[in-house]
Amino acid sequence: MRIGTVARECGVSIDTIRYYEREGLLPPPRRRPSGYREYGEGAVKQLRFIRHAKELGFTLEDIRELLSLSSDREQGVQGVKQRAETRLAMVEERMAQLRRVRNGLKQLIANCPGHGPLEECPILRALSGPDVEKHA
Amino acid sequence: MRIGTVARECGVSIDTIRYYEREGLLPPPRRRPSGYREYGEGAVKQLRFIRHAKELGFTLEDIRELLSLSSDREQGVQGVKQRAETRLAMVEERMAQLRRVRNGLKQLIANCPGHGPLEECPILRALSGPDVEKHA
DNA sequence: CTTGACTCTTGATTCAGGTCAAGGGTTTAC
DNA sequence: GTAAACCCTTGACCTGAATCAAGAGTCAAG
Repeated sequence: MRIGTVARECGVSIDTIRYYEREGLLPPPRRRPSGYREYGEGAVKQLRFIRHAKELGFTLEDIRELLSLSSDREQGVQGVKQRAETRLAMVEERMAQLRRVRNGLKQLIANCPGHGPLEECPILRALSGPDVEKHA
Repeated sequence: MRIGTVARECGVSIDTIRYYEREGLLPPPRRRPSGYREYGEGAVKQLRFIRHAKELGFTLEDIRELLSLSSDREQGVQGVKQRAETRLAMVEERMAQLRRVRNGLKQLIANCPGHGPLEECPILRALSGPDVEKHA
């Protein structure tokens, strides 16, 4: 398979594939005499791995780690599970943050009449005020 | 007040203040004969406004808009409320995304024994597999 | 008067994760 | 046999929000 086929198959761009290779996320493939990259099924699998992991919020750095763990017969499974747990914790923290932000916005919106003098706009007033105290 | 004082007062760096000025988020302040920037209370307020808005997930671009609305006697209050609503919708969408990601991770983790042969690690298998179907 | 802390400007650099362009060689279909 | 579509490399550029560096001027304390 040439690079374009792999790209279409995996839903990424050709440039992205070459970028991942440079970054060590994909092993350098065999080359044809012309210099063209020649990929097998393994590359497609690995690329899909990367894509899925990215969808789950792993960074490319994380993914490099997952990939090296996935061939580590000693620590592999444990390591992978741990990474997933760490990532889960990060996702949950981010969600909690967003919940706070959402609540803040909701309050502002609820209190705003949507008309009247600017001085009384609770959104502007809240934003201009001194430090907002944090609330869970 | 000189720039360093304002920076400390508002919890941002000096560079950030100058950056905001360049970006049109803070009006250029008066200057001393030496060229030093001289700020009043208004600047502190506005800087706090920016910081709070950033905490609520507004981009600097959004904030530029909010600031111009906040002195628009005609459309101000409505405009501000609308922006807040738009931002709220974006926050909620992002939360929904994260919920999906979280559920995916949770499932993977729940199914992983944490030991045993790599081939059976459900996390690695899931990541390598074909496209994951989306689930709410 | 000097030392250290502060400030000025301009311009470069950082981070992640790519994307794009230029200038060339290769393969495939007709 | 040629045109379209593909691929190669190198290196520059993009976004957003700053941050840093260099080199020079200013201010306050002792």
